[in-house]
Amino acid sequence: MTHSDFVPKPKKTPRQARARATYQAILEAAAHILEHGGPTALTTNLVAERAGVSIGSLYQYFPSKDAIIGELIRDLRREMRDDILAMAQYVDGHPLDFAVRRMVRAAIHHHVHTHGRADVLERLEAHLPPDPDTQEIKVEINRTVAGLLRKHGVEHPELAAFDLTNLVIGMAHPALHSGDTDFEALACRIDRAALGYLGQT
Amino acid sequence: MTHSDFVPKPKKTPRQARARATYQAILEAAAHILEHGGPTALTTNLVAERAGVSIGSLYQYFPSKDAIIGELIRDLRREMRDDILAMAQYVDGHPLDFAVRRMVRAAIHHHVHTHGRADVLERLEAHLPPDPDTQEIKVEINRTVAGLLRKHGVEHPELAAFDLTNLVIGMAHPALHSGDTDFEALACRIDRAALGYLGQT
Amino acid sequence: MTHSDFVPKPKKTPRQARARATYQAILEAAAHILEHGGPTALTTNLVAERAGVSIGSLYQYFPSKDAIIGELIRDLRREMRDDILAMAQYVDGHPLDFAVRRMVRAAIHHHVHTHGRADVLERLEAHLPPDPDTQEIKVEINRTVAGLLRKHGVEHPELAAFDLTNLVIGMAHPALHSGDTDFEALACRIDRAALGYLGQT
Amino acid sequence: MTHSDFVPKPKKTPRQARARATYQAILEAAAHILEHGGPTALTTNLVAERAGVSIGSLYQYFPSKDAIIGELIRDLRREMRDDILAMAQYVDGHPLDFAVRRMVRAAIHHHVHTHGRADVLERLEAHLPPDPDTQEIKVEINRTVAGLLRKHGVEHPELAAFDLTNLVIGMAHPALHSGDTDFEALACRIDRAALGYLGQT
DNA sequence: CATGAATGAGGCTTCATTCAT
DNA sequence: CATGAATGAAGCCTCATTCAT
Repeated sequence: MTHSDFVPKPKKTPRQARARATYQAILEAAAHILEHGGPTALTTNLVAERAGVSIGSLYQYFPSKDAIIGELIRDLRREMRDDILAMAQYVDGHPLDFAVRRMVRAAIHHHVHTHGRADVLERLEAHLPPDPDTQEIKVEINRTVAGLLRKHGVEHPELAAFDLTNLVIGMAHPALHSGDTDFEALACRIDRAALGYLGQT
Repeated sequence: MTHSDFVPKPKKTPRQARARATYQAILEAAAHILEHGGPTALTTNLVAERAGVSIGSLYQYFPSKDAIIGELIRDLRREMRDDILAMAQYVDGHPLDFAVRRMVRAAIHHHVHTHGRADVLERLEAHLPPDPDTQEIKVEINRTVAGLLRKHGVEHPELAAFDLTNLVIGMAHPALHSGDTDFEALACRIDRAALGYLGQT
Repeated sequence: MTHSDFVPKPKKTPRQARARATYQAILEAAAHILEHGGPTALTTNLVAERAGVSIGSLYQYFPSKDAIIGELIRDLRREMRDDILAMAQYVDGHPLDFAVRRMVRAAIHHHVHTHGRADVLERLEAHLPPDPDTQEIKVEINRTVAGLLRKHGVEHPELAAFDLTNLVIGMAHPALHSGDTDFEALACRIDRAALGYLGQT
Repeated sequence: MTHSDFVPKPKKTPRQARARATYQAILEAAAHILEHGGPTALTTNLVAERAGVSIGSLYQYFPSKDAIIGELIRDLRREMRDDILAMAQYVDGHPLDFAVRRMVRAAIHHHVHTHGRADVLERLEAHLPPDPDTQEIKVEINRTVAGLLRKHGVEHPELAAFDLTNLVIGMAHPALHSGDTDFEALACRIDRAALGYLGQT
C-alpha cells in the first residue's frame, strides 16, 4: 500500500508570512482559472503565471497538480461544513420546517457564492483517489444534518440527511446553471420537495 | 460560423456488414472505457485498441474524439427519451401519483441499466459545443413530462417537469453510486419528495 | 540501383476504352484538385472520389501518388513542347525580334491557359526524383529554341535558350500571379528584356 | 478574425543566454534541414533532434511549425533588405548602368550566400497566410529600388522595380541551381536583359 | 528558495497504401 | 477487375514535472 492511493496534500504548511501568501496566491489562481476556463484550462504553468510565481515555486508548495485540486476541494468542503454547522446552531430550537427552509436557502446561497466552482470540483473529485480528510468532512456534515433531523423525530436520520442533501443540490444546481435568478422562488419549490420527503404537509 | 460550433457527428454511416460491426465496436469500446476508467482514460488509441481495430479505422467513422462522445450522448438521450415516451403512454389515464411512481422507477431502472454511463457523459456534454439533436431530444422529453403534468392540472408544467427530472436524478444517482441496491426503498423515498413537490400528500 | 530512383510511371497503358476513360478521369481530378486546393489538398482518396472511382481502382492505374504527379508533369511538359514546336515552325523565316515577340506571347498564353497549374507542378517536381522522360522533353524544348536562335546568329544558342526561357517565365509568372491582366503590356516589357539580352536594340 | 490569419511569430523572446542559444539552434537546424531535405523533411521532431533540444523546448519558443518557417522567411527578407539598402546607398550618384550591374551582382551573391534557402522558403511562403512584417519588408525593398530608378528618370518606377527583381531572380536561380559557377559571366548576361528592359543600350 | 529552461511521454489526427471480399 | 474497409507509420502539439543556475 503506497501513499499514492490518496489525494496528495501540500508538501508543507508554510509558516512564514511570504510563503503563506504565495501558497494562497496559487490556490486562488487555480480557483479563478477553474471558474472561468473550466478543468481543461487548469494547467500548472497557467496557475503559476496567474499566481505571479514561477512554475518551480509552485512545485515547492504542491507536489503535483492533483495536490492543488485536492486542496481546493478540501477548502470548499470546509466552507460548506462551517456554513452548515453555523446554520444548524442557528435553527436549533425552531420547528423542523423552519430549519429545512433555512438549510435550503443556505445551500442556494453557498452555490451562488462559490460561483459554480463546486460543480467543477465535484466532477474532478470523482476522478481523484479518495481523500480521508474530505471523507471526514462529508461525514461531519452528514452527522450534523442527521443530528438536526433526529431531534425532530425523523426516522433513519443519516439516510434522510443523505437524501435531503442530494435533493437540494440536485434541484438547485441545474436550475441555477440554467440561469434562474429568482432564488426565493426556487427555494420555495425545493422546500415543497424536501418537506414532502419528510412527510411534512 | 464554422462547423466546430457543433458536436461533430459520425462522418459516414457504414454500409457493409463488416463496417457496421467496426462502427459498433468503437462505440462500445468507448462506452466501456468511459464507465471503467473515466474521461481521462478515454483516448482514441485506447478506444481503437479495445475495439480491436486500428486507429485509422476509428477515424474512418468518426472525424474526432468528440464525435464519438457526441454519439454516445445522443444514444443515451435517445434511449432515455424512448423509455420516457413509452412510460408516458403507459401511465396515460392513471392518477398523478401512479404516474409519478412509475416515472421514478423508470428513471432508476434507466440509470442502473446504463451502468452510470449517464453521469460521465453528462459531465462531458458540458464541455462540448451544444448539439442541436441532443437539445431537440431534451426538449422532447421535457414536453412529454410537462404534457403529463398538465393533464393533471399541475401549474407551470414545463418548470415542474424540469424540477422533477432534476429531483429524481439528483436523488437517485448519488444513492445508486454509493452502492444502494434496494431500488424499491430508494424509489419510495424519491416518491415522497416528488409528490411533496407536486402538493400531493 | 533500384527503380525507386525514378519517377514512377503508370502501371500500364490502358488499351480498352473504359480503362482509358478511368485513367484520364484520375489525371483530370488530380489536376483540378491541384489548381483549386494546392498541393496539400492532393490526397489519393480525394482524387479517387473526384474521379468517381474507388481508391482501389486508382492504384490499379497508378502505383503511387507520385506516379500521378509525374504523369501530370509529363503532360504539361509535352503540351509546352508542342506549343513551342508549333510556334518555332510558325516564326521560321521571320526576323529574330518577331520570333521573340511571338514566343513571349506564347509563354504568357500558356501560363494563363494552364491556370497556374504549371507553378504548383514545378514546385512538386523539385522534390521528386529526376524523370528521364521529363528531362528529355526539356532538352527537346531547349534544342528547338536554340535552333531558332542559331539561325539568327546568336552565340551560345543553348545557353541563350536556357536564359531566355527563365527570363520569360521569371517575369511572367510573378506578374500574372500578382493579378496583372494586361497581357500585352506585360509582353512588351518582357520583350524589351529579351531583346536586350540578345543585343537587339 | 482569428490569429490564424497571420503567420505565427515566436511566442517568447529568450532572455537568458542558454535560451537564446536554443532559439538560434532551432532556427539553424530548420534552415539546414530545409536546404538539404526540402520542405517534406522539415518535421518538428527532426528540427528538435538536429538542434539538440527536446521537442518541448522547440514549442517553448515557437507556437507551431509555421512559426519557425515564418521566422526563417522574415530573417531572409531582412537580410535581403539590408543588402539592397546598403547597395542602394553605395551606388547613389553613379550612373544607372553601374547601379544595375551592382544590384545584379548583389542578388547573385545573396542567393549563393543563402545557399538556395531562398527558393524553398519562397515556395513555402505561398502556402502561409500573409505576414504583415514580411509584406512591409517587401514594400521597403520595392520602394528602395523604385527610388533608385526614379532618380534616373525611369518611368513607372514601382512596376520597373517589380519586373527587374523578378527578371534577376528568375534568371539567376535556375542558372545557379543548374550548377553554374561562373558568377561573373552569369551577371553579364543578366545585365544585358536588365539594361535592355530599361532601354539602356 | 526562486527561477524558468528543458524534458519527453503521450494525446490527437492524417493519409498513402494494402487486401479481403 | 472493382470496391472500400482496414492499416499503421508518422506528424503536430500539450503539459506535468524536473533540475541546473
